[in-house]
Amino acid sequence: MASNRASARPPAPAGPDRRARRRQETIDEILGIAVDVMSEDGVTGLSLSEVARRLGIQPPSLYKYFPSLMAVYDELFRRGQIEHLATMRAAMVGVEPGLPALAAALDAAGRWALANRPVAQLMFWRPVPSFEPSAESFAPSVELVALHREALADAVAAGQLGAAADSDEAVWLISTMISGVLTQAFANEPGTQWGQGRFTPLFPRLLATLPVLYPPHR
Amino acid sequence: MASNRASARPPAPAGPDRRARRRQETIDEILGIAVDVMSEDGVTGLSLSEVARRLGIQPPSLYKYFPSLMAVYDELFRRGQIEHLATMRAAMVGVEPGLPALAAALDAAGRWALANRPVAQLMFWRPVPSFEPSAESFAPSVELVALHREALADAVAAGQLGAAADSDEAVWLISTMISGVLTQAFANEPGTQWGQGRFTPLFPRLLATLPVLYPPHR
DNA sequence: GTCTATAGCCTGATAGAC
DNA sequence: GTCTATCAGGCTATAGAC
Repeated sequence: MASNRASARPPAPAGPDRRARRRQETIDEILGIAVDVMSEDGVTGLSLSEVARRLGIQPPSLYKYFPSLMAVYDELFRRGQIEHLATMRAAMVGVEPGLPALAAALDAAGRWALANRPVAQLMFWRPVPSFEPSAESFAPSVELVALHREALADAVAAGQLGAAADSDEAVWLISTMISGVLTQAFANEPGTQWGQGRFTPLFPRLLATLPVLYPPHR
Repeated sequence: MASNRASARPPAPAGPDRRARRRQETIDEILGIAVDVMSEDGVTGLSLSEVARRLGIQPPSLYKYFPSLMAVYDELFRRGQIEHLATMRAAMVGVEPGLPALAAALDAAGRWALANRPVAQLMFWRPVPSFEPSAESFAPSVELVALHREALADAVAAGQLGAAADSDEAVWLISTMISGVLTQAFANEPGTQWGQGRFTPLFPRLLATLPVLYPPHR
């Protein structure tokens, strides 16, 4: 290992790294507070002034981190998409491909949505008409569809579902099921956990109708 | 028929009636504009100032008709509930009781929701955290549940569904199905008609799984 | 029932000093 | 990267004249 002078201590200035890390922490803090505000005042109730107030800084300072309110929404949307997708993927690891993996992924998605209500609403309910996610932030949703399609194809290959289930239509159907459950839970039972309340326990039963909607050959 | 002087012309002042009718027209006009504003700016984007602007009056004048913004929300909610319920009832008239009547009612409910998007969102999605409907405005929703229960009981009696379908749980399941379809349509395909787009055609197929979820004895 | 005037908030965003 | 000061609005709601 070649080493120059003072190889024992970290690379010379070390300032930029620290500064960048501190900046990232502040950004994370802003987004965390933004989620809190949305939880209390609704997704459309987010205001930069309120975030600044809770962070103990003046509103103009926020503009060093985000160029606008919509940029905050967009970053929340972007991170939400990534996290949501990663959560589903992680839930499928080691689970039998096909319907079991699909069920595990959707179960995880439901838990994630309940645990991240305002972000999920921002992502899938679109309550802010003036907010349009950027192409980059929207990108993971394409992968989400692909994930569903793969699981459905596996289920067809395994003889769990009929060939018609390997389709975009089946993806729409599944997303309709989960959004129905979540909509009802959000509107009528805010604060419930997945598996609790009147609505979330209905999801597995809805999902169990898939082999009826797409009957395998035998 | 006893008649006093001048019995040929309508009852003496006749002013109060006209005035009351004119007042009702103004109220209806205000509510109509409120719906327009919500359609464009979201349910939470409703503002009395904007309504006044479109009506061509000054904002303070609105307070002669509604004591507050929340009172406008509440009246929209109240009328929405009544109209929604009446629409479903009307759709059931002359239809075979049981599943066919239920399907007709839900079909009408879906059409109504798409044609009255912002009001439906106000009623069933609860996007305004600071708005709580008054007990009176909320009342029709009790009748709505009763309507569902009756249709389900008829379906059980007719042997179309198993006994377990005569339950609140089945009502929750049905409402979950329709809210899923509407949520997806509102978020992803604003402006589509019932029966069009990717999501609303899925509803009949979801509903058709009811006999699988609640299988009749034979 | 309409208006003007106004109180008393709130907001997003920018300029420019330090 | 923080601040103060400020712009340029927005809003709900009330008081009080006509």
